Amino acid sequence: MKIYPVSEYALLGSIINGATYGYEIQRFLKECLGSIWRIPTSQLYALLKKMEDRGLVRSKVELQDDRPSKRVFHATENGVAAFNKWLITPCKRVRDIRIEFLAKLYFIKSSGVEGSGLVKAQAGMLEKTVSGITSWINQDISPYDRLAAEFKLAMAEACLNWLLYKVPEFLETGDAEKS
Amino acid sequence: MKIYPVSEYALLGSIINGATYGYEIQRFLKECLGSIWRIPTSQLYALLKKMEDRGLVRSKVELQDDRPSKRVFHATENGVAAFNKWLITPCKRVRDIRIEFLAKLYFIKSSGVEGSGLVKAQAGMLEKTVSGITSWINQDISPYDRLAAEFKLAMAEACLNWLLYKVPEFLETGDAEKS
DNA sequence: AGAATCATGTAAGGGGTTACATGATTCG
DNA sequence: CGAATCATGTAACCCCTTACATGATTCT
Repeated sequence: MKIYPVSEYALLGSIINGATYGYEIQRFLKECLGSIWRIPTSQLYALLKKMEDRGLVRSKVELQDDRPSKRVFHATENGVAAFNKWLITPCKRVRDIRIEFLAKLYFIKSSGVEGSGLVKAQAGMLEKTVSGITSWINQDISPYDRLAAEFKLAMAEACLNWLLYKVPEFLETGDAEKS
Repeated sequence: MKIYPVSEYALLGSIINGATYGYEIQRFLKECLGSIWRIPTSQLYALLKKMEDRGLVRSKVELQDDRPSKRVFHATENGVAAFNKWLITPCKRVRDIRIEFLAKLYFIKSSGVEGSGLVKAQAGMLEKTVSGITSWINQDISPYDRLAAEFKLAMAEACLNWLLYKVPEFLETGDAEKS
């Protein structure tokens, strides 16, 4: 299955979670994922259009008496399938944890899906990264390559630590809403 | 002074360090910064052109008897000034450490410039980040915002730790060449 | 009456990736 | 003779950012 940019999954997730049109999706994302990711209005509408071209969502314009008319979206079967697959797939690169993995966690929590599979898979990826870098460091490399490798190692280990200690704690708490 | 993309500083640094034309610059970057950053050929030539438009470098074509002619670059005064300023300026965001800060370190080491100023400044930035996140965490925020903040905190702390323990060690060693 | 909210977009540009294109020389 | 190296690019596309554009309604 094709891989889309993270932003599209975030929009898709918002729509699946009940946001129906541009303005509402944006409000939803700001409230829920605002601390990790912001989408400008211009990009929002451009992405929604692209997602419709890709068959992830469909839309129709809905007239309103008292307010501007709005374009209402719903996810297609393809869209739902792509989203669900994305949701349980770990990120490939350490640097994708910051936004993409955190976004997955949000949607996992809010939809009540079991998250331990994703956490385990993501931990596996990070452990593989750690051991790869470790064996690289043990070779005869330049001081600069070593410094760079030590940086990557430090990041991967810190991620792993957070993943194993903070994430399960989060997944076990009652809800994901603002207190 | 205007801020340019990291890639341009890397090319500028290569030119200042003695690489004179596209192909040579690419080879230099691959050998030296290959472990943190790769530039495709197409982007290389596009960037060199853009840098010439911006007045950071100037070039002329040099004919060769036995080989294809090459376009030889040299940094302008503006270019050198921009590079030197960049070199001692810490990165603004934690995520820029991975490539941009490591690139600065390479050039600092290879040119024999004192690096402790940059390290101190970068540590200051990271400490500010850490204390900002810490005070944010201590407020009444949602579990999700807390999880995200804890992630950022873990990254910033790991960076800081690497910066204070591994980087000075690197700067003190003899050279930056492959062993 | 003016500010915020509701609701939608377009246009231009920046930086990067992928794929394509060319042609000589040197090495095995 | 074919592969690697030397040397230069173009074209198309992707995602994102910044700026601009419009117009009604509701709240203070």
